[in-house]
Amino acid sequence: MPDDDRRAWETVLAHIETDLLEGRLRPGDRLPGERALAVELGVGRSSVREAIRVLEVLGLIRTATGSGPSAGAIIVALPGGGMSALMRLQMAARGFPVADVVKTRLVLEASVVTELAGAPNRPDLAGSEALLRAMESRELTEAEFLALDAQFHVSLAEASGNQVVTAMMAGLRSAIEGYARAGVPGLVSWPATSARLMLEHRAILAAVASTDAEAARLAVQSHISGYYAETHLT
Amino acid sequence: MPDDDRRAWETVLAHIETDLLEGRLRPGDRLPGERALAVELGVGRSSVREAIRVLEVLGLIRTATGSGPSAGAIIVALPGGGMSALMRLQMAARGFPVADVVKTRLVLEASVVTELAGAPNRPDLAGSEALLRAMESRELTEAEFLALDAQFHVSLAEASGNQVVTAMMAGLRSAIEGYARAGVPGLVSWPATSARLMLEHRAILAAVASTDAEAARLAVQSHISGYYAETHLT
DNA sequence: CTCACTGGTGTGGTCTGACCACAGTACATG
DNA sequence: CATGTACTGTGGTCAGACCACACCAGTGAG
Repeated sequence: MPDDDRRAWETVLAHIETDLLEGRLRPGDRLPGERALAVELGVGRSSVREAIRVLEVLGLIRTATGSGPSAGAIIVALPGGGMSALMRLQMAARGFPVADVVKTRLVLEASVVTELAGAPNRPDLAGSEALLRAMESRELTEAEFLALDAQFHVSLAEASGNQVVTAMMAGLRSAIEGYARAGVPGLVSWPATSARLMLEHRAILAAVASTDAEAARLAVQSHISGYYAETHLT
Repeated sequence: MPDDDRRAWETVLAHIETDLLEGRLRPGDRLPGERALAVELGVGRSSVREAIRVLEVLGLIRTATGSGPSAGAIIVALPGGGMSALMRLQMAARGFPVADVVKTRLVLEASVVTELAGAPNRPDLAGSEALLRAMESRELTEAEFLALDAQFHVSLAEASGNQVVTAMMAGLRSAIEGYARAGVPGLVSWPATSARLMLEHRAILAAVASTDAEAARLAVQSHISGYYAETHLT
């Protein structure tokens, strides 16, 4: 076996990936128990656990204790799961400059709203609507407001149906929240800014609803870069 | 301590993330040893190892055995590291449809070449050039050719300087290679297709070099969607 | 007969202790 | 002064032991 040149947990990961690729494991299935997997692959249980942990953080599986059909490690493959942790930690380690995050948002979100506006079937924007109402109806702290704001942008990506873009936006979300919150002290007036943000959100939705792709694109781009410019973040 | 409601490895991860955010840890630094970290946080060494493993797969650290300054867990924060593993496994678990990957490529790469063409300083495309030469100079298998092809597209993102987009493209790379290779049997003629692909690559670079952003955008989009259409992949 | 309880069983979660291979370093030795 | 060897500390791995948990089957009382 060529397993000896890899680290033990890598052989476990590779084995599971192979099972996934060849259809022996599909979403909804349960992984063998940690002890069984360890015996099967000839490694220690701790090595199996390290691989399991990686899969869990990457959003591929969900683990639960106890017994019965819902216990154990279940393949879920939820798209945004791992991307979120990844972006969050990369930002923490200064791997990703804020300016690049903003630029990437501009590109991704412009494409999202363009597609939404041009969609043949009216996309379901109920989730996005609900978030806007939540932002408008209550007195929120800045952090709460910005959290909903970021979630609104992710919800647009979800509505577009593109799972890759959705995962990327979900990953970007915490990074977005982070810089948005860091920029609040640089604002002239938070009440004024938040009021403007809410109007801009409405404008974006309205443009999408009226299938005006170009207006939607411009609205979302000025929304994003406007706030970024206003916060004077480096 | 509120650590008790989380799993032990999560407290380790959170602790390291906090140190990262507050500047106590920066790229290039070494993490405390696994044993020391375990004692400090009041958890077992195996829990520390699970957190370390996650950080390693996410591309945040690099581990090495032995002793001396280069041993241990060192913070590297290499951008594309984790994204690659993430996309690869998500694709394996059928979390990401091929069509969505293609659409995302269209968006990201169009933005990349547009920015390259419009850059004030002539971007450094030597790496991309070298890849093209490698593709043209030798007799390559289909898999080798497509691997270089995918790498070429990543190199364009690198040249653009946007680290977030670069990481995303690096993550998409293996997914791209995968569907590109899977589509080869559906082609009418591989020699004809590969010849066309090489011409299109040259056209993209030429458009960028002549700072014709619109031409570059169209060239890259037709390049990507053309091949995808030709392979008849679902 | 029905229902509550209670043990059994198998799951992930964690800790401990032990050993290995490795690489740098300090020290003894020529 | 040069060389080599033992030491030390690192990650990598394994084995075994517990725990908490959740389901499930039996068993008891009503």
